[in-house]
Amino acid sequence: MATTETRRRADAERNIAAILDAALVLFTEEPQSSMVAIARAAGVGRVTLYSHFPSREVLLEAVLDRTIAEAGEVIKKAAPEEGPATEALRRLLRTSWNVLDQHRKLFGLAQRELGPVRLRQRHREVVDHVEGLLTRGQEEGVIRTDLPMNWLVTTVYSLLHAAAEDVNTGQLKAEDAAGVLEATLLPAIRS
Amino acid sequence: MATTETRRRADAERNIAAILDAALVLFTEEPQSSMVAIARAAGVGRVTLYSHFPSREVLLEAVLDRTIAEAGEVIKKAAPEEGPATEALRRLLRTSWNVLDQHRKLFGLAQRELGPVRLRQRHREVVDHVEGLLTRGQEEGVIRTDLPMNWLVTTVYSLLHAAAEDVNTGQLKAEDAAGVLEATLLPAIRS
DNA sequence: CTTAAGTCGAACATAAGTGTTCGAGTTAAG
DNA sequence: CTTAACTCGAACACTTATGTTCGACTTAAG
Repeated sequence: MATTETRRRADAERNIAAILDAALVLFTEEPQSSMVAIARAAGVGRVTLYSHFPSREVLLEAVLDRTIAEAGEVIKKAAPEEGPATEALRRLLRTSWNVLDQHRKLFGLAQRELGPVRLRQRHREVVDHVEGLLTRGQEEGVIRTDLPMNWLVTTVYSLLHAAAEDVNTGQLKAEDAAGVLEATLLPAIRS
Repeated sequence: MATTETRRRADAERNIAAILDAALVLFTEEPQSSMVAIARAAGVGRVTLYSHFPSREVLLEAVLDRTIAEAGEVIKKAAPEEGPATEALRRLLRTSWNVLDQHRKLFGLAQRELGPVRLRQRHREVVDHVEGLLTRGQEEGVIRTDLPMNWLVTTVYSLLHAAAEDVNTGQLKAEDAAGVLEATLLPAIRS
C-alpha cells in the first residue's frame, strides 16, 4: 500500500507525513490557515509543500482521506456491531469522540471549500457506522423512535463536537469528556 | 434613540437597514462573505457601504450589536424568570431558537475575526439569561446538578445550533424545530 | 426650488494568498 | 562516490479582498 508508484526517498516520506500532521492540526483549529502557515508548521519550505501537494484542494483532500481512514480504524476497533447497542455506543464514544470530531470539522471545511458533494461517499462510510448502531439500538428497543434518525445522528455529532470544543478551550478536562458526553447524550436519545 | 447625532436622511436610514439585514444573512450563512458580496446583496454600491461602515470590523460589530439587542428583546418576551423553570425553558426554546442561533454564529465569527475578547461583555448578557434559567431550574430540582453548569449551557446552545442547521439545510422543517429540540434537550439536562 | 445629504461607478493603492519557475545546495540510496 | 531525488529561498504572475478618492448624478428636506 505504501509503495504504489515510483519509490519515494525517505526524507520525502517524512516530510509528507509532517505536512499532513501539521495540516490536520491547522485545518481543524483554524480552517482558513494558509499554505504558508502549514508549510511553516510542518517545518518545510513552501516549494516542498507544493511539490507534494500541488494545490490547497489536493492537500485538503489528502488530509480528509487520511482522517476518514483513521476514523474507520478507530471505529472498527470499538466494534459497534457487537454486544448490546447501548454498550457499543458507550465504547464508541469513549474511544472515538476525538477522531469523530476531527472528521466532522474537516468534512465541514471540505464542504465549504470544495463545493457540496465530492467526498460524500467516503464520508458516508463513517456516518453510517453511527447510524447503523443507532438503528440497531432502535430494534433492541433502547433507542427512541419518535424522532427522525437523521436528527439522532445530528445530536450525536453535535454533542461530540461540543465536548471536543470545550476540551480544547480548556473548559473541560480531556479525561472527563467521554463521561460527560455519555451522561448527556444517552438520556437524550434513549427511549 | 433614533436621532442621536446629526439627523440622517431617510434613504440613508433605509440603506443602513438593508445593509445590516444583508450582512446578517451573509455572515451567518457564509462567514467569509466579502464586502462586495454584502453590498450587492443589500442592493447598494460599495462606496455607500463603506460610507456607513468604514470597515468590515465596524460592520461586523454593528451586526453583532443589533443581533444581541434583538436577542435580548426576544428573550425578555419569553419571560425566562416567570413560572416553573421547565416551562420557561420551553417558552424560550420555542420563541428564541432562531435568534439564539444567529447570535451564536455571529459571536463565533466575531471571536475569530476581531480577536478573542472585545464583545464578551455584551455576549454575557445573552448567555446569562440561559444560565440563570438553568440555575433556577436546579434550585427547583428539575435540572440535573451532576454536570458543570458550563456544560449544560453548551449543551443547550449546541443542540439549538444543530436544529437551526438542520432547518436551513432542509433536513428539518422549521415548524418542527422547536418540538424536536425540546424533545431532545429536556431529557438531556433534567434531573 | 434650492441645497445639503446621499449615492455610485471608476480608478487607485495596498495587502495577502495561490501557484510556478529557476537554480543552487543537500541528502538518501545504490 | 556518484547520481538522482529532494529541498528551499527568491522572484514572478495572478487573483481577490480591503479601503480610499474623485467627480458626477440623484434625492430628500426645508
